[in-house]
Amino acid sequence: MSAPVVTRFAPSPTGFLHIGGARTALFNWLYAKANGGKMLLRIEDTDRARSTPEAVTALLDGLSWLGIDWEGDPLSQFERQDRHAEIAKQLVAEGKAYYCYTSPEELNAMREKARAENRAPKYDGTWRDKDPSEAPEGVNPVVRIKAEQTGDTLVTDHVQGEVRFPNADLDDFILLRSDGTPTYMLAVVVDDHDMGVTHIVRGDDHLTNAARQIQIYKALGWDVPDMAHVPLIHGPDGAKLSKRHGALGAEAYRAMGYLPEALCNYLVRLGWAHGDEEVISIVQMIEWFSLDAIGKSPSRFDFAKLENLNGIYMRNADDERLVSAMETILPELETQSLFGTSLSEAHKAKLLHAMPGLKERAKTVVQLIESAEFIPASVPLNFSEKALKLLDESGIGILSGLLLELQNAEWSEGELENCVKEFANKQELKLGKVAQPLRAALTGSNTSPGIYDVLLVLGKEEALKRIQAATGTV
RNA sequence: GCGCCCUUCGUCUAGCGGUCUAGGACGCCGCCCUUUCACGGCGGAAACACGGGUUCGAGUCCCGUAGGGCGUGCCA
Repeated sequence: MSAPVVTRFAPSPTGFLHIGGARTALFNWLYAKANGGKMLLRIEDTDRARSTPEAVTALLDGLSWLGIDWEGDPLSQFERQDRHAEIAKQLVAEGKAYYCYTSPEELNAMREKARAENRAPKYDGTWRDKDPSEAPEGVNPVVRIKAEQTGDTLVTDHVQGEVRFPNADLDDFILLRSDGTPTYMLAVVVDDHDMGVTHIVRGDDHLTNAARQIQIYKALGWDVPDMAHVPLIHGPDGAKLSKRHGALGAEAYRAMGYLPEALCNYLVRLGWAHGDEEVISIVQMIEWFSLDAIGKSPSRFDFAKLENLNGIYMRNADDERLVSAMETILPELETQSLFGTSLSEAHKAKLLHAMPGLKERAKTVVQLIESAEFIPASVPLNFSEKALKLLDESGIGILSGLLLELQNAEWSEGELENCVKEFANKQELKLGKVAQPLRAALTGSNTSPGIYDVLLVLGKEEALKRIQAATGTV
């Protein structure tokens, strides 16, 4: 029996939950779930200048929206700095770390010189063996680890395999800054250990750090957790993820009309696959997910595929849920919807009625809103170009005739359909010839649910009013 | 510069030495269904980066080359 799995997601609160972070969180969460373990949340806020409480809120909201939960309260790394300092001092006392009085200026000079000579820019170890009595007056030292100088450090990773780093390239990095605060390198190791983390799943931009951190683990005599460094997500052009490509917060995806489960499904398939499976439910993901199946190559973010997947989830989504999804993003829309910023009870009822037809043809919640806008629209309608074409002379002629029939028709589900079809028959017209201008007159566009649904949703009075307006004004 | 990683259709990927004349999905094109738009169905174009090995046999293993990414902070 191995120890229960503990994973953690450890973002730094310097922005929103971007897409790469979301996937990392998802992988951590899935792995924990798959193994009956738990995922912890740690906020890496040791950089006081760049951390903000707003970012913490955004991070938490993003995770919650995606359906990713964590155990207990999020841990603030900043609040544990006493513990970090204590460990650093312990290491110094044990001779595994030392005080270094080299100034940042000297360090810079050192780096520049090394670069100029084509050597790895690293600290030269001046204070490694110097006696503390030689310390200059009035200078606060940093604490550096006494790292291995020969041999290799082996990182054993579930994704990357066994990766060897020559120790000669890893210098005596800083553990504690001159102001007594811990660096990321120290804080991560101490926190992961204290939190009982068994598996570290993070971006592969941390792979080199893993080698350094292993040095700390060794110095402390602690067990190194299992690691999985997952490849990064790139933009569609293969370069870094840019703002317009997906380096956006989770809430931006919500505002773009994506469903969280669709986004999760899309993200999990970036770098990971289970045979040919494409549409994978959360339950299925948990069952199938494994770290060893994650690929090593970076992947590109593709909105087209996300949108397709989202369409699939939309079609299968519950009608009421979609109505509330519409309502939550109404205030976040780039251009104000005709619905306003919230839905009236009357609109909700009509939406619900039209939803089965509506959701069939929308790929995002935003498209859903757009195609449903015929409901709050009022006469005179704003006709799209395509709609205007349908409302040409013959279109209007047809509508005028149809208007009479509809006035006398019984406004119920089957009857409306019969009425339109009979009219088309009598006029010896193809159904489409009648339905298209009708749709244009009622919705102002050429996209919406079935035409009979539109008639019913609008109701007799409103529908007739719109047809009259169209025949009169165009 | 140095270190590490990556490289199958445009994109996400399957492939764990022979079953690969390389499979699926998105996107694209065509046809069908259809009242529009979608959905759905059918079909099509489209890839093993390059060069050497190893092997009876390589997309699959090894080495180089090229291209890309990450790291190289008293940031995380």
